[in-house]
This record gives sequence, structure tokens and C-alpha cells, in this order.
Amino acid sequence: MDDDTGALPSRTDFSSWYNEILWRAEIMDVRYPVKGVYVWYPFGFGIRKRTYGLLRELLDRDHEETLFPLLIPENEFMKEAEHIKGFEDEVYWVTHGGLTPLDVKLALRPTSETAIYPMYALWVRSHADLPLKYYQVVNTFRYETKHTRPLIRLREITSFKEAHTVHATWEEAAAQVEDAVARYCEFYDRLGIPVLVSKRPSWDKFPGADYTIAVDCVMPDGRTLQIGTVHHLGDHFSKTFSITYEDRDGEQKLAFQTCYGISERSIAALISLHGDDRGLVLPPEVAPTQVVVVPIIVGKRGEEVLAAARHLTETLAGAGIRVRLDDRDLRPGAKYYHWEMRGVPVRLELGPRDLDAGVATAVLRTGGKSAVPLDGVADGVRGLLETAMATLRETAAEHLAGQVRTAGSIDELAKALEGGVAVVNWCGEKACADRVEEDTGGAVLGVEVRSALVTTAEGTCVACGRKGTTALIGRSY
RNA sequence: GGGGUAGUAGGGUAGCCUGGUUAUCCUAGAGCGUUUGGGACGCUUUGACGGCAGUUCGAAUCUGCCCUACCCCA
Repeated sequence: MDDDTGALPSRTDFSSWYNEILWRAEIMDVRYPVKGVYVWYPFGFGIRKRTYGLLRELLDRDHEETLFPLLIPENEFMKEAEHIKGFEDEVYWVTHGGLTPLDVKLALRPTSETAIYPMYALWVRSHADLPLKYYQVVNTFRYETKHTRPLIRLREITSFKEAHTVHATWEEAAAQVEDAVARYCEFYDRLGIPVLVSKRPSWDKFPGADYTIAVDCVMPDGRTLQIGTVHHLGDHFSKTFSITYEDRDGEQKLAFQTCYGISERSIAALISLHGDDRGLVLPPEVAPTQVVVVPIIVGKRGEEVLAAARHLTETLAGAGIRVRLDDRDLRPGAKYYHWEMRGVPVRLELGPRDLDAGVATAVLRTGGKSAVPLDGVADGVRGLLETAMATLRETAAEHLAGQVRTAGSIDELAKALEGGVAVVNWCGEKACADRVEEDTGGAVLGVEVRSALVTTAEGTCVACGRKGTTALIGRSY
């Protein structure tokens, strides 16, 4: 499990790089003997724990966390026609209890609308109960038939954060959609992940939604990854599940709903956008270890160095920094490679020369070496962590800027899609989207693109030449 | 849905065509010692032929079925 020697495949071969870093950096073990389900290593789980801690922190401002059952009875699941149609091919069914066939089959949730909304119908009584904003972090199951990929296309999604809100009016629900989009942007900004937000075309919206706003990132190979969605559900589900409230005038009215989700694809993005040929590069906020102390033990001064390294480690830990002393019997270089693979933001080397100078040698995972005075070392290290985060955010933003290209024709579009996404004008017709997909392999991600890199304007459709507006095209995972 | 290729230690591999006794090499792991400012070295050592049948004196090797993975086509 701990194979620290040899280089990673270059990140230019993204697929190989991705597969290898998952186990080399101890994020996921893909050897579990069921297709499409994988095991979190403790280190990977530590990243997940802190990333979802951040997500919870953002939601807890005005949401409450709940937990609904994994099993959904067939009759509830089958209530919303459009919703079923969207998921019927991918649902796992529990059909037996022991050897006894069940009277009512039970679905393993592919998403939890039909588990939650029958309860919401009971919980929502009056306008005073609204708005209602709950979320949960759960596993969900989908019988994927295409190529499964760890963290990206899974049969068991282990880390689905789904929020479900209820509102008195359509407009209030629409405002909640905006709020959720802003919250997700904040989340990804805290992780240094630059995103493209857009409104999905009608055929690509969530089954049973009025509209869907999606958050995408662009992977190193130029393909996009959907890492968050926000849905305005209108009153489709409240009709189906009878979620009504009594308004001020004593009338029963249908509620309006939204739901929005983020999965462990956020971790895939985190790994992929920041990582390099040496391994992971982690934002300090989610790094299980923020600082590693490597004692340089030479000859007679070994004990002295080790004692100083222990003291340094304790000082930093006392200041609330996640620090770890690596006193293993290995060459320093081997330790450097080890912790670089795992993305530790700051390495502090402490040897006889440093001790004599009263400093530790600090090396940032994002690049750069400096001497940090041991006197007031915690403040110095905090500054370095901030520098690391700023560098990481900038590097990722610059990279995305290079991947977003404008295209005025099908030929230009095809070229733009090699290693990136394209900004075009599109008339909004499915036929033109289909033509684009056939000719270039790229799909319409969405319109009303929200990004500093994209300005929406009128223009002629890249496929048919009629009037159109700005749309984002990409090849997606 | 159709076709192809492949499964050998924790990871990566050689051997298979042409059956032969102790299954190759690299890496990782364990123990001991010497080491430690960018992947140390020496000695010792653990560990594998996807599963089930069959052919045979003898199967990693040949045959059949099953399972799994990957690739190509719809």
C-alpha cells in the first residue's frame, strides 16, 4: 500500500495519473471486489472529512442536518413520473428479506426526494414552518453501466450532500436557488477550485425540475466534471407528495421546492486540479497534515536535532496547526517524496545548520524555500500556509483561463475542445446541440454562464447561423 | 447488445505457442546491522499461477464452463 518509489505517470496522461495517484497518495483502494464501489483509505477519508466539514460549516449557517433512510418503498418511489423515468434503469432493488420475497420492493436511494418528501408532507403544516431547509450527507446507489471511475462515476456514491428546501412561493424558491449557487461558489473558492456555473439545457435538467443550475470544473485533459447541481423543483413534487401549507388567510396552498447536491466528485476535482507530477497539492484547510517536520539527523548531533524537532512539533500543535513529526529511520529525501505525494502544504526541515541559525528550513508544496525563525514559528508557519493557499488558487485560476476558448464556427469549436471548453453562440434548439455533439463530440453544458472568463452576448448560432446567445460547450465526464 | 484480449505475491512482470520435478525479475513488506541536508547499503526472510471441471504418469502451460477486468464496434 505504501509504494513510495518511482515517479507518477505525467499529468499529461491524465487518466493514468489519476488512477495511480489514488492509491499512491492513499486516497482510495480500488481493489474491492465489486465493480464501481471503492474503499476510502484513512488518509483520503481525512481529506473528505475536512472538505465536508467545510461544506457543513457553510450550510449550517441556515440549514439543519438530518438523516433519512436508505430504503425507499416502491410505491413512493414510483409516484413522480418524470423522476422515475430519469432513474428507472439505475435503481438497485431489495426484493427479499432473507428468503422471503417482499410484498413491497425497496429501492436503494439513487437520490432522496422520494424518501424525504412524504415526510415533508407531514412536517409542513403552515406558512410559519417555511422556509424549511434541511440537508443530509449519505451514500446513494446507481447501477451505472458505463465505465465506472473512482470518485467520478460510482455505483455507490458514498458522500452525497443533498439539501432539500421548501418555500411558500416560486420566487422564494428561485431566490433559494441563487443562494445555493452562491454557497457552492464559496465552497469551491475555499478549495481554490475555479468553476463555471451555467443553466443546463432543458433536456439535461434534473428529472422533475423546472430548471437546473450546474457547477462544472475543467479537468487537466480539458474534459468537464459536473461538481454541483442546484434544482428548482417548482411544485412538481409538492403536487405529487401533497406538500401543502396553510397561508395567512387560512387557505391550503402548494409549496415550492428546491434541492441541490454535491458529491465526492468535489474530491476528484480537488485532487485533479491542484495535483502535479509529484503528487497531491492540498489546500491547507483540508489537508490532514498541514506541516510535516523532518529532522535531519547527522552524526553526533542526532539526539539534539531530534529533541528540537519534537519541541518544534509540540509548539506548532499547541498553536492549533495540524503537524506531524516524521522521525522514521529513512533518508530525508525519501521523506520529502513521501509527503509531497500526499500534498502536505509545508515541510519544515530541521538540522544542525538550522539549529545553529535558530531557524527551520521551510519548503512549500506549491514551490519556494525559506528560513523560518524558531522564535514565533507558529505565526511564520501560518503565513506560509496562507501563501500556499493563495498560490494554489491563482495557479488553478490561470490554468482554467487557458482552457476556456471562444469559437465562431464548428471547425473552431472542434479545435477549442481539444484540451478545453468552448464559448459559442447557440440558438437554443436541440437539433443544433445534436449537430454540435455529432460533429465535435462536445455537448451544450449550459447558457447564462457565470464566470469572469465568459461574457454573455447575442450572436449567430454556431450550427445554424440564426440568432443565438452565449453558451458553454464541453466534453464531460 | 456484438466482438476481441487478458487474469501469475501488496503493486508491476517473465514463463504459456512447444506440458516435466525448487515458477523469473523489479518493487513493496518483515528482521538485524551500518547509515541519514533530495528516493541509502549489506545480510537474512515472508508472500502468487482468478474459480470449477476435464485430458495426462505429470497442468501456470492443453480443452470446456464460470467469474472478473480492459479494449473495439453498435
